[in-house]
Amino acid sequence: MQEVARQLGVTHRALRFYEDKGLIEPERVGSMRIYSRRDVGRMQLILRGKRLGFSLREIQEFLDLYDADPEHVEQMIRLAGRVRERLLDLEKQQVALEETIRELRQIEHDAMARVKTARGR
DNA sequence: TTTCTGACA
DNA sequence: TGTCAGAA
Repeated sequence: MQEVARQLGVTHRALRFYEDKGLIEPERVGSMRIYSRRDVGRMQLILRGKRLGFSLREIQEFLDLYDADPEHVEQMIRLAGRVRERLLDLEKQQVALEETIRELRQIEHDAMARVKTARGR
């Protein structure tokens, strides 16, 4: 099992966490977990979703649809919607970041100006 | 609150 | 392995 975790670049604890959340459901042999190719595939989708900033909850909805809708039509519609929301969110953050950067630059500028004044230059 | 991690049995 | 406490 540490093999699957290492291969995916996550800890076994994270795999357990995703299982608890219902994102993956590895087969059990006794108390041991068997991760199928399907589980590994789902994990890769989960990791990708995480990289793109989606919550596990959103990722779970997406995975559920993947199972429920063989044509993936509804899934793609929902996905496109989520992606749009995510983009809007990131764009807002971008604006906020730019504002923060401008403010910090101004503070730096003012601070240096005072130093020069204090030194009598 | 969400997403984990560490530790203990 | 399961579970609880806690970090970020």
